[in-house]
Amino acid sequence: MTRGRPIAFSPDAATNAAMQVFWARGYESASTRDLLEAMNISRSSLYQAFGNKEQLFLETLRRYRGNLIGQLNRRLEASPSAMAFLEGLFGETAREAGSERAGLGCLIFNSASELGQRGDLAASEARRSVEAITGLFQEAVMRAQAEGDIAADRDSLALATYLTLGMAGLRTLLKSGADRAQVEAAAQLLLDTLR
Amino acid sequence: MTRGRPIAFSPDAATNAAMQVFWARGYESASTRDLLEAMNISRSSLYQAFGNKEQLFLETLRRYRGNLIGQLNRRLEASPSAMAFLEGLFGETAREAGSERAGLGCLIFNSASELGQRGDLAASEARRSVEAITGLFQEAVMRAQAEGDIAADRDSLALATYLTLGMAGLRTLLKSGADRAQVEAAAQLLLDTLR
DNA sequence: TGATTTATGGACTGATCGGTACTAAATTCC
DNA sequence: GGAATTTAGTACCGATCAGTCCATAAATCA
Repeated sequence: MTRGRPIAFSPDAATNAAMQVFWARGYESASTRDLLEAMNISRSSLYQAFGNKEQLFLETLRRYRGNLIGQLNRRLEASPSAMAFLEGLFGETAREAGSERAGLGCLIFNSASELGQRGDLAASEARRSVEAITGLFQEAVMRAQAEGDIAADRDSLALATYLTLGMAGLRTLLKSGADRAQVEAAAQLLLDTLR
Repeated sequence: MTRGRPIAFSPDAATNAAMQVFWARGYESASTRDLLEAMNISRSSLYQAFGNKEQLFLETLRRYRGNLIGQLNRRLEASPSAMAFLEGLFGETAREAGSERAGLGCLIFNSASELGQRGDLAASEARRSVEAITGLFQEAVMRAQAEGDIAADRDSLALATYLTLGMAGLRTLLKSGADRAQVEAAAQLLLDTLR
């Protein structure tokens, strides 16, 4: 049996709460006070359980990545076609234009933009997360090629990088409050390239 | 004649120095000490000449936008064709991959990403700057249509929004340290859509 | 029950934040 | 040469930053 006073909070729920804070405010602007309040734990518990702010951030970013990639993978598998999956994903994202959700962006692209040029762990974790998105897109592209929706002789990695670029750009447009109709039209143009 | 002690620094040069700081570090992470050191002026001079940190940022962002749009306009005018201008612009940007310059990104897209969802002046100035980029792209698209490189019946604003999305995504890819060959291939795919 | 172990609450730390206040310096006008 | 005016230097302000420390609480084990 484990000895000592038992932990009084769910590390899982606390990590999720921290994720929301980093997502909405960014890494540097998220203060430890913001985090403590959202996680509803004491300062000593945070440092005891997570080490420090950077490690907590790494934990939340890895979880976000795991959640996102897992969810997208399931959705891809459940889709009638990989092309339908991509159309659904980009279409839905574009339709967020003007909503409160649009302002949040994606934690991965937010982090890549904020931390990209730093040489630390957080930066490389952001990089890996972007690569994970490209990896998922490549799977989708290859399946779309197998299904005959994309020509088999096209470079799947180049197309996947193009889709990552597209999603990152889409997220930036949404953050800058772009008009919904224009964003939807631009997303449509993005997907037309695949055909 | 103006009375009193004359200013001992060039507001122009100081603004440029501040721009570099905001560009490299972002708005929130750029401390007034960073700014003072780069601008090589005293604290009182900063507040006397620029008001406060936010106003200084607005000044630098407006200048960056003016410089960028002006330079791109001149380059567009000097280009043999609008399509060649776009190809040159996206090609050159993609070729930055891996360089130190790539980590900096673009002050406008950096600001849109960092400040997008805030409701203040800085956020709306970032928004206007993104719109200015779209405006420039629309001019290029319309000229390319007049020159027969883009079908005249296509929606120039939608294409321009698509190009803004593309440049924003390209900048994010560069920041995340993406492989140069892949970035170049993705940029090529972006431009293929126009034809 | 009492020794041991772990978690919690929160006071505290030194550093840094953006911004202000006040004095000294440098100029023009009379 | 003052008087007036503007800039420059810097000490200082309260607030906040990430992180530490320590007394206390809550559990297990003997």
